[in-house]
Amino acid sequence: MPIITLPDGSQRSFDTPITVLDLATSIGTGLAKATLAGKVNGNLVDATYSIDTNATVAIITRRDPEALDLLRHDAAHVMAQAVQEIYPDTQVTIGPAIENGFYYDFARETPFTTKDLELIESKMREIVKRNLPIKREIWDRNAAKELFAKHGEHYKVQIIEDIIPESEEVSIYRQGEWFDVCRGPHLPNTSYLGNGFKLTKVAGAYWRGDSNNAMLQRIYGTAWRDTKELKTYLHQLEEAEKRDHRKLGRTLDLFHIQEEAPGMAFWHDKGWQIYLQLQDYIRNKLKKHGYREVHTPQIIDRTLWERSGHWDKFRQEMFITETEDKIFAIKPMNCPGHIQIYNQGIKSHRDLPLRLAEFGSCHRNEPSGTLHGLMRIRNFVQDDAHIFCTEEQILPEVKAFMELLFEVYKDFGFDEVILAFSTRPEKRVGDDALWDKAEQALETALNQTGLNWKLQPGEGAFYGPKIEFSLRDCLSRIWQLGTIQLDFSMPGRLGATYVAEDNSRKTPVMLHRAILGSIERFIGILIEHYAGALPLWLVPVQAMLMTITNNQDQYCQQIAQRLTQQGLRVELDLRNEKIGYKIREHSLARIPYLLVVGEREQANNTLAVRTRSGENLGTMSIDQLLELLVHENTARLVKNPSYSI
RNA sequence: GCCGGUGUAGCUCAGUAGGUAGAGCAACUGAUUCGUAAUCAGUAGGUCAGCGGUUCAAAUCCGCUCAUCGGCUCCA
Repeated sequence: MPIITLPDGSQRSFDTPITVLDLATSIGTGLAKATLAGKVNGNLVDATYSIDTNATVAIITRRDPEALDLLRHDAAHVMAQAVQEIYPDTQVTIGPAIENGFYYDFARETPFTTKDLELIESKMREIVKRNLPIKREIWDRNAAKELFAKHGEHYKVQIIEDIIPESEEVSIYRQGEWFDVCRGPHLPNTSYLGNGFKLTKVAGAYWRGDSNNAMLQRIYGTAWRDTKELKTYLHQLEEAEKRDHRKLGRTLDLFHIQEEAPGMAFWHDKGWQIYLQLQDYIRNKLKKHGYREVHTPQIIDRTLWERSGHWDKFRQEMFITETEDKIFAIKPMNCPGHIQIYNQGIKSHRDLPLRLAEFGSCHRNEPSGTLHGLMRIRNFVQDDAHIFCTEEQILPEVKAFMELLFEVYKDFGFDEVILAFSTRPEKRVGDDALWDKAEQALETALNQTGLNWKLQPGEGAFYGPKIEFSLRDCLSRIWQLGTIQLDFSMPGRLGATYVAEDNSRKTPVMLHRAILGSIERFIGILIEHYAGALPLWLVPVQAMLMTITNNQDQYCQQIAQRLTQQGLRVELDLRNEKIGYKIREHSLARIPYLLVVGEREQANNTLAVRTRSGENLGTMSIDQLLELLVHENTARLVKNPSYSI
């Protein structure tokens, strides 16, 4: 009967169908004990799964990467059981494993509190100790619906009706008295979950992710192989919180946000220095790559927004201002303005591609619940540009853009860029031939990067497909920075045309694109990526000159002048404080170079150089220091982002 | 916008039957002139987010509003 091929290539044959667990036993009792599940021909299955045909099989133990998902999914089930034992009036809905943990959504009138979490968690530990075997049962669809209806689990009935495809069998997993409809697989026994889990937070979540539906109570948890792994993870979280740009923004005196202007940053001089540096950098990049910088009005009459289609769709998210009889919108984006510039005079195909860039300040009235430091803000400036081109120019323009984008990201030391490709939605403008061409162009460009990218079918805008380039913040949340979006709609709506080779009037294609995205968000990501210890060329104060005693004041001032003349941003600390105190303070302020001047240095015309991370570079002449700093500054060197104290 | 948490000095946080606020750091003043991550002493600093209510009395109890944090939805 079944011949089973194991991962090492060895084969075993059996006379009768054999379960994963029995297979493991035949290899060794130790392995049998460690068996969590199996992988049969690449599909994860329960340990009790019976193999009746030839197959490639791997035994999954705690050490396998798949184990974590199993543990986490089980943790969700055990949590649901615990919740229903403590609060019988609660209905269960769904509870998947997620990155680093799991959650379960419950339907219950009273929201859970933090205290409830402790209760639930200890009940979970009790259930783990109960050592309950987890068993899979196959049910008839209608019988399963009746079962859950009888128990008042109306959400589960809906899941069986709407979510589980007709082609799939309905499986129910049982642990003790408790059961749940679930695809599985699961661990053999609740005790296999162990102790490496913790409930972390409660939150609201809409049923089936739709804001028109009821709000459920979601409990999040994290789960690991053992308590040691759990502890490591929790420690990492604590460390990550120290990098939070909102916290560092305050302690490093970069910016603040206050009640009277929610979602809008007050940039302090130090933060603004970073802002300007960044803008200067990208402005020069764009110029070199054939972009022309323009500037359009901050407020524009609503009629233009009506024509562009924004008024219909985004009226609620636009700030408006009125004067006399007119209503103006404070611009939420630059593109309609750029089309106005494009429309001045007659454009020929010879003018294309035309790339218009603008660092325009945009305002969007983002819903209050979505604001998040600099990452999601109501007033921002993008490194925005619009490329007007012919259909034939789409591919070369997209390619050139992607090259430029990765060149820029490399300059900042970002290597883990997340790429997502969103294709045509159901409701769209433009004919399919055009979409074919556009999607093909984006996909070709994507494949040429050699990087992985995620397809998001149907997620494109109604006016065209798009690629998004995202990075993670210190807590692993994903934020979009760059994007390139094709637009088949707006140029037509706003009357943009060009004269083609055959003398006919055609509508150009417009590409919306940004690399940094909003400068605000980009700075937020930078701060978290570098834990505030930004590369030399971006940092507000590049070097701090400090004296041992007041006798070196004059000498120090002379050095500062020389460094400043070379374009370096240098400050003096002549305070009557001990050198240890000064070093601590400026190290905490993440100033890259700490320059100490005492009697010895003054006598020899030198400085003692130390970095913010505590590295002692020894004593050097001012020329040597200048060479070091000027090179690092003008070459925009990026160093290892590790910073610790 | 929705669900839940939080809001006390510049920052981080105490404040326990309701009886008109406290620490550390920072700031300021003075002393100390010192060699690589915190020198000592003193001083000052608060409409307890805002508005309203209960009470002889509210940071504390109740209501509303705002902001903020964590999720969800949304993101041109």
